[in-house]
This record gives sequence, structure tokens and C-alpha cells, in this order.
Amino acid sequence: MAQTKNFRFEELLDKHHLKKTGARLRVLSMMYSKNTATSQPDLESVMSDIDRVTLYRILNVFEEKGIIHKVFDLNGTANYAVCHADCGENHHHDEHLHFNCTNCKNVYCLDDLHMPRLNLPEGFKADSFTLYASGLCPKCSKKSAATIN
Amino acid sequence: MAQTKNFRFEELLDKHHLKKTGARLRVLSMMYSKNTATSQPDLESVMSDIDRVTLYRILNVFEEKGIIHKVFDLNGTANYAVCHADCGENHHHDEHLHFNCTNCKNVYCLDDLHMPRLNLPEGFKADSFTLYASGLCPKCSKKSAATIN
DNA sequence: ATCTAAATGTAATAATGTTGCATTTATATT
DNA sequence: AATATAAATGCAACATTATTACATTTAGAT
Ligand SMILES: [Mn+2]
Ligand SMILES: [Mn+2]
Ligand SMILES: [Zn+2]
Ligand SMILES: [Zn+2]
Repeated sequence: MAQTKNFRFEELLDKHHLKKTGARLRVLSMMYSKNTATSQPDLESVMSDIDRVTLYRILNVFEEKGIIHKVFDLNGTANYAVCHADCGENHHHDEHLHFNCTNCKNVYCLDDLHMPRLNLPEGFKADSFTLYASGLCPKCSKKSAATIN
Repeated sequence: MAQTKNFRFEELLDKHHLKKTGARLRVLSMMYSKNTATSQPDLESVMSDIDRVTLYRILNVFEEKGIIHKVFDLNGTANYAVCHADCGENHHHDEHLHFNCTNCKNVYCLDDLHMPRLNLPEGFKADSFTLYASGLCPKCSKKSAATIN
């Protein structure tokens, strides 16, 4: 168990009364190292030495604890992203925009832009909102512009 | 092929150069008879005499033709709803709110409320938006209110 | 009535997710 | 440092959702 600089993740696991295992630390460091969500298939192939079931269980506890949240992309594939809001045990507050790039398929959590509260039709009582957008992400829109020129 | 009052659906199939088959007409009449989306599992159990593969193929052409659109609910289950916008062959414009009731699990397409165009961070080029909300639908919020009193 | 492209059925396979149970391991306690 | 134990993992089996290839049937045209 390489004692690198994942003190941060060890603390995180501690805080949530989860044992510090290699698999969990690897999942955390992979997800925290990116600025996009990670798809279940990606996780599974990168962590191919970890048992599939274990991976599902890790993702599930992390989600329950409010460490990560699950997003389905345009194809219905499960993606996981770290929570930046004040999420906790069974209390998620990830009301932000999920941008799904149609080219690279990456899902971006765009936290900073606040949800526009709109008034629903009579009778509907919403307790959470999520906005989805699809199109080109900065990298891909730059590339496509370059191709045209 | 009971010559009932599904002239409407026969016309619709005609318009899209699709053959009028019993299976297609049944799928259309089921989906048009409801004001909520229909989940794939529901469709499959109701239409259990139709082969699963056929059902998938029907749903896929209908989606391609712009007759229906696919929505994933909070659990990642595929739901299908009729298009009310001017959708056509590979041109969907279903930019509306999808309300997923946490109690009855139904997905409502709330068409009338217009998407608030918001400005994304530098570089992101969105070409479509969808808003998701979850909470209680009118029926379920009425029921839960009744239970409390 | 005949013909044919389109639609359906069937079987096989893949991908994703869950459950039950045996084994191992992180950590608390002695 | 050894031990005890709940937590975590691995493994096998299974369930659900989805796709592909190919044989057969059928709607609609001639
Ligand atoms: Mn997110
Ligand atoms: Mn819709
Ligand atoms: Zn991209
Ligand atoms: Zn409801």
C-alpha cells in the first residue's frame, strides 16, 4: 500500500468510517484526478484487477456517503463524478449542469452556474433539479474549428 | 387487424413510410393513450406476445423517425414518450422538462415551460438542453397530503 | 394472384448489474 | 505482537437489458 500523498483520500475514507483499502484509494485517486465524470465501463477496464462486484460496491458506498454522484449520459451509461457540493450521507445536493460532449462523450459537471428555479405546473412538487446539455466541449470545439480552417 | 379508430396511427405510419403492423399500432396506441412516458420494462410486459427484439426495433425506428423520444429516468431505465415538438427524421427538438416522480416513478414531459437559455463557461457549445426534476407528481402529492391529514 | 422489400421471430451473444456465500483483511483490543 | 471481528473482497450464479445474424413471414405494390 504505497504511502504516497493520498493522505487526503485516507482522511476522506476515515471521515466516513470506511476502511482504507487499495481498491477504494485507487478509485478515489482516479476520479479526483480528472475534471470529468468517469464511466462505469472505463472504471471497470482501468481497474480490471479489482473484481467487478467489488467495484460496484465501492461506487455504491461512495454514493451513499455523498462522496460521488451518479449521472447517466446520453446513451444511458452510468458515469460517476466527485461531489463538490455539501453532500453527505443520503443527502445529495448536486444540482448543477451536466454537459455531455457528443464527440468525446465526456460528462462535465458545471457546478458554478446556478439552477434557474422555474415554476412547475399545478401539483408538481419538485425537490431536485438537474440540467443536461449536449454539444461540444472546449477541447472538441477547438479541434473541430481547427479542422474546418 | 381490428379496423378500430386508429386511423390516426395508420396515417402516422404511412407518413413515415412504415408498414402498418399490429405490433406498431399497439405500441402507438399505448403510448398515445397516456400522459406519461412508458418504460421499456412496462412495454415489454404489456406487449409480452411481441418478441423483445421486434419491440426494440419498433422503438428504434419510431425514435429515428421523430415519433417518440427516449428518456432515462433516475434509475437509468429507458422510458419512451411521444414527441409533441416538430421532431422529424433524425431531428429531435424535445427540449423540455422531464419530471420523474419519486413515488410512482412516472416520467412526465412538461412541454409548455420553455428552457431558460443560460450561458455556459468559455468553450462549451451546446446544441441541446434538457431539464430534469424529481419529486412528487400531482397525483402522488395529493395522496401524501391526504395521508398526513 | 404474385412478387419483394420490409418486418418479424428465433437463437446466440454481449453488457450491465445484483445476490448469496466463502474467504480475506483492516483495524480495534488485548 | 498476537488475537478477535466486523468489514471488505472474491467468486459463482443469476437477472435484466440490448444487439447481431439469419431464417421466415407478411404488408403493400404490381
Ligand atoms: Mn455532477
Ligand atoms: Mn420528453
Ligand atoms: Zn469533447
Ligand atoms: Zn407520482
